[in-house]
Amino acid sequence: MNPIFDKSAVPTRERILHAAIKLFSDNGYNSTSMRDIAAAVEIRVASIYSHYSSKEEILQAVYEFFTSNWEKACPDLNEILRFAETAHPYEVLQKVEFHYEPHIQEDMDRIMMIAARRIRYDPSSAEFAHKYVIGHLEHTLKTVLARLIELGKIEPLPIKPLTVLLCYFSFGTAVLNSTVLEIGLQAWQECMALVFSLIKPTGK
Amino acid sequence: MNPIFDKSAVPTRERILHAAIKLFSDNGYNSTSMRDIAAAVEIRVASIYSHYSSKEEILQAVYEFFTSNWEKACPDLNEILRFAETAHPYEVLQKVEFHYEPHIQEDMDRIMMIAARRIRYDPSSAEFAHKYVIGHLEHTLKTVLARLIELGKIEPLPIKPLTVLLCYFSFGTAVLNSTVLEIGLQAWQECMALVFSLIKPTGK
DNA sequence: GTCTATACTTAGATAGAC
DNA sequence: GTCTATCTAAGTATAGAC
Repeated sequence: MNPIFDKSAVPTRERILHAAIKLFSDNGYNSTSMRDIAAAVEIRVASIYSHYSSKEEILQAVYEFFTSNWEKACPDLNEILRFAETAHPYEVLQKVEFHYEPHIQEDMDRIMMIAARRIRYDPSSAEFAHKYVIGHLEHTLKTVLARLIELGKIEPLPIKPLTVLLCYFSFGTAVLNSTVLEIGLQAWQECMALVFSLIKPTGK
Repeated sequence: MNPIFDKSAVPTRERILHAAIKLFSDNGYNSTSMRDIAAAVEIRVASIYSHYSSKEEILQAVYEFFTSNWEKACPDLNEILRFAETAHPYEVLQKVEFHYEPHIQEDMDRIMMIAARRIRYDPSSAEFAHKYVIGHLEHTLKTVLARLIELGKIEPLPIKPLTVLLCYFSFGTAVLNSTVLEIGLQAWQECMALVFSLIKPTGK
């Protein structure tokens, strides 16, 4: 039996966590009640408090779950910069984006959404989103593009606007997708290709 | 005295409406209570119910306020298409975006944010956002670009990805700005210029 | 650790005096 | 139209039995 669906095999604390990720991302943190979480896990509300002291603590645990997996998967910037010296610019840019092991990818995407939507309501969510969702991409992209230009591997281009454009697009798709906007993987890749077509390798 | 700040000069119904626009956009619809609105307008909660029968009805009035102003300001697509036959492509594209009279611009931006954030929680907000915020831009842009290519005034380009990119960027900035992302008018214009640099006039 | 029962708080909404 | 007072529902959280 798949351990994810075998109720007895997964500790209640984890089952609460994953139910919260799904409910918070689908319905929003404020609109998700402890009753909803309890119902999803098939326990009583009071039992949740044996594992987490408050709803807020569940949210923090969700962010910690993200952070821990993020740190495992995040590529080292210095490594990318060294790679930039020898590899083709497009290969270098591919390294800037990174993905998680398939079985946690969905949870990670959902957590980004949760944080993104709570930005205005809760400072810890804002800090989280700023650091992991936006800040990292912005900084990495800026640094890598500057280095590629410095190495003469791509033609000079306006770094700031390109970075901002990509951040808004990435974040926008993370937050808004499956709402009024629906973007499939293929359309998303076509958009990315379009933006990347602004980056012109010199052939060096 | 500025009539906006002269309590007695503005009908209570309107003061409730504008307080709601500000509070819903700053703190979210769910996190704004009737008590908050009453406090902002400096009346008692019960008095609000003399003007609106429910909190939901206030939200609908907010959307009606938007729709009414939108219909006054929205340029006619056929007019843009005729304009495309004689004008420079960049002038044509400038007409696709439109702005409101300065004193309502801020309210209109705020209402877009309110709707965007409620998309997943409330079908009427989703429908509203889809129609006025996304659908219109997407359709207009697609039609105008296709026409410009047909007229041979710009070089062929992938219309769908460009449209999607611009929609996500526009909507992303509307929804996410002043959160983890901060984009000033200048940076926004630089981004738009970057995207528009993908559109190459043929010189005809 | 999980349960039942319940305390406490805040929200939306209404009744009826003025 | 605005007020005071109050109702009802729903949410978070706790106490204490098992």
